[in-house]
Amino acid sequence: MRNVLRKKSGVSAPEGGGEVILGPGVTPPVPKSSYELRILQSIRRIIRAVEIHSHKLAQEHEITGPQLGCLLALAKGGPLTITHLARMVYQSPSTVVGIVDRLADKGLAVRQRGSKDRRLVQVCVTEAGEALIANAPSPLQETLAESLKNLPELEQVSITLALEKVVDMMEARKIEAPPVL
Amino acid sequence: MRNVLRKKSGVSAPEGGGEVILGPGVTPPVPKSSYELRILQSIRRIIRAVEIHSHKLAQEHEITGPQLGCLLALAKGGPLTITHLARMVYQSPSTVVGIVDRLADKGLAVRQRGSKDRRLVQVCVTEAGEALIANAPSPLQETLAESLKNLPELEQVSITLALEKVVDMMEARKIEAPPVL
DNA sequence: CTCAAATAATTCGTATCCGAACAATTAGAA
DNA sequence: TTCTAATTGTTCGGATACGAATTATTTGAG
Repeated sequence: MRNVLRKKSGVSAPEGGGEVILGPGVTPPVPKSSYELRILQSIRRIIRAVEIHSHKLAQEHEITGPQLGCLLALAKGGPLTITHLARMVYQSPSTVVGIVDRLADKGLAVRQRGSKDRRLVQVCVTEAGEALIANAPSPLQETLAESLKNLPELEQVSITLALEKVVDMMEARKIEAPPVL
Repeated sequence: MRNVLRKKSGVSAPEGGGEVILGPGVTPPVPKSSYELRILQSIRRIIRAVEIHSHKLAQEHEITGPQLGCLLALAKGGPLTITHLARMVYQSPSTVVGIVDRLADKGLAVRQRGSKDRRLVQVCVTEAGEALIANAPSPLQETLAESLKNLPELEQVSITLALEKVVDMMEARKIEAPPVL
């Protein structure tokens, strides 16, 4: 049930409308640097687009985006350990475990304990997995891939570099300032 | 237990190599446009950075990224319905319901049934919520915000436009080709 | 007026995601 | 050799995140 509403109902609707008129005291937004805001918003929209695409993939191809990503990494990089695979797809090992589970359930990949070091687990693609890859869609929106190709190369470069710059800034460790001298 | 390994062990590694030889019908690797690959990778890394940042937020400020995002949208846009809020933060209504649940559990926001149209639910920020916002961190990496500010404006513009271009390409509807007869 | 269609929020099922904690195994120091 | 430390994979808990189905409510056609 979740007892929607009902408690804390002490706050009654002040006035009737569905339309909300902003009150006076609302802080003037101060759009940060404006660029920051637009970048934040773009990132959120990109994340959403990726997830929606993944859901469509799941419906049409029996595989999700992250699963396809791992499968492709395995196909390209040969048998990989969980940790190594996680590093390839930029995800936490604990996340990859679940993805490999589902890949294995579907018979697209298999696990093999290392014979030398029994802690290691080698994951590799099965024939079914390679068959799926053969006529699988792009892990990214087709529309993005197409639109990108139709752009002048100069702009492709520009976009690529801009994204990588954002990555650098986001992943930058905030360790500095030890001596401060 | 999850019976790790052990079943389906019939598929033994065919040969030692990590290199995978593609079959005949398989499209030659063609590293896509290379740019596409780099963009895909950057996007994945950005998503991961956002998630890691959200976890840190949760530890240090008792609020996650998506929750903070919704709270800020509510503070800026006044009381909003679930659907409207979802549209503001670019998320599905079903997702926003859960986020508002947690926001309400923490006393940072409240729900109010519309008095006119009882289907509507107005969500608004409590005083505690506004207090949190007052000295809350950025929903995005501090390091990104700082690094961005230290960039020449020309580059800020370039990055902003590049990201928005990517969004456009990803969100582009693939509707055309209706008759095809 | 009456009932079907439309709308809003919610629930449900599934899949990501992460860090922390844990078990198994190996390597290295005493 | 023995026991501790490190490494690897896994599990666990919590939070997103989506679409599909459900419920409550309103609107509109007949």
